[in-house]
Amino acid sequence: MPELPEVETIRRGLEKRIVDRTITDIEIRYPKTFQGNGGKVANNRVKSTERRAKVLAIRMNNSYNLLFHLKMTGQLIWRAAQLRSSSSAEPRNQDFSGGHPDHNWHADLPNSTTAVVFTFDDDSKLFFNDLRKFGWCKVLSDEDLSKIFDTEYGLEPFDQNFTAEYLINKAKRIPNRKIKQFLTDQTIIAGIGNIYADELLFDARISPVRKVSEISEREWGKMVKSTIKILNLAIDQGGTTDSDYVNADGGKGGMQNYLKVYRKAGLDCPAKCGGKIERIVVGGRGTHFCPRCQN
DNA sequence: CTATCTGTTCTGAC
DNA sequence: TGTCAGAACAGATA
Repeated sequence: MPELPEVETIRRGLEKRIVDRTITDIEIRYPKTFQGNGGKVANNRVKSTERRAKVLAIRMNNSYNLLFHLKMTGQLIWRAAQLRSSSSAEPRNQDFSGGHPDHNWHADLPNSTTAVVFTFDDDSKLFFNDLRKFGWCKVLSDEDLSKIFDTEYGLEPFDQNFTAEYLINKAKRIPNRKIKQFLTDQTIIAGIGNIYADELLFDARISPVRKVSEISEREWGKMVKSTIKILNLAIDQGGTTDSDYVNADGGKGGMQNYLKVYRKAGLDCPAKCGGKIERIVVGGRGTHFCPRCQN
C-alpha cells in the first residue's frame, strides 16, 4: 500500500541505518525492477534519504540517486550483518519474537520476492522485496531527480502552501471530478492513496462521490485539517499494515488499529450516527464511507 | 474449479 | 483534455 506515512516510516528507519555507509554491492535478482546504471551508485557513500509523495530517494555523495517506488507490495528491509555465531541454535532474527504474522515477513532474506539486494561496507544489507513486481528502483542524476520531484507531483500535505485556496484553484480545471479521485491525484496532492483518502473524507464528513465544484470553502478547509491530522497520526503509528507493508526493520505498523472506515463495510458508523459503513467503487477503487454522516 | 478482490500508476482508446 | 478500461503481477478469498 505504501502511501505517504508508510514511505515516510521506511525513510526514517533507513536514514539512521544507511547514511554514511558505502554501497559495496548491488545484486539484481529481477532485472525489470532495477532501471539504470548501478555502477553510478556502487562504491559511493549514502548522503541522505528523502521522500516525495510515495517515492523514496537514497541520495549519494556523487550526485547520483536511487529512487524507489514500492507500488502496492514493495518492501525495503534493512538487516545488520549476520553474525557467524558458533551457537547455531540462536534465532536468525529477533525482530519477530513477539508474534507470528499471517504472512512470511519473517522468512529468511532474500526470499522469492526479493528483486534487489544492496550490500553496505559494514556488511549490512538492504532487501527490496516485491511480491507483485510493480515496484521499481531507478538510478538517477540529481538533475533528473529534481525534475521528477518538481514536475510529477503536487504539494506535499505538510507544505505551508497546502491550503483550501490551493485546492480550490486546482479544482477549477476539473470541476466534475469526484473528490476522492481528486485527493488521490498525485499531481495535485503528493502521497495520498486509497486508505487515507477514505479515512480523511470520513474525518471531514464529506462523501467521496461529491463533485469538486460543489465543495464549499469551509469544507475544503476541513479536508486540509483532516488530511494533516490523519497523516500525522499514521506516521506516529508507523503506517498501516494491511498485508505486505513492513517498516525498514521488517516490523508492522499500528495504524490499522485506528482506521475508521477503510475495509469496515457493514459495521456501524464509528461516529455513532446510526448509519452503516458502505463499500462502493469510485474511479475503480474500493471506497468505504458512511452514507449517513458523510455528505 | 472459477470468479473476484487487493495498497499504485501508466497507457491507449474514445 | 478528461475519463475510463485494462495492463503490469501474484497472490488471497468466496
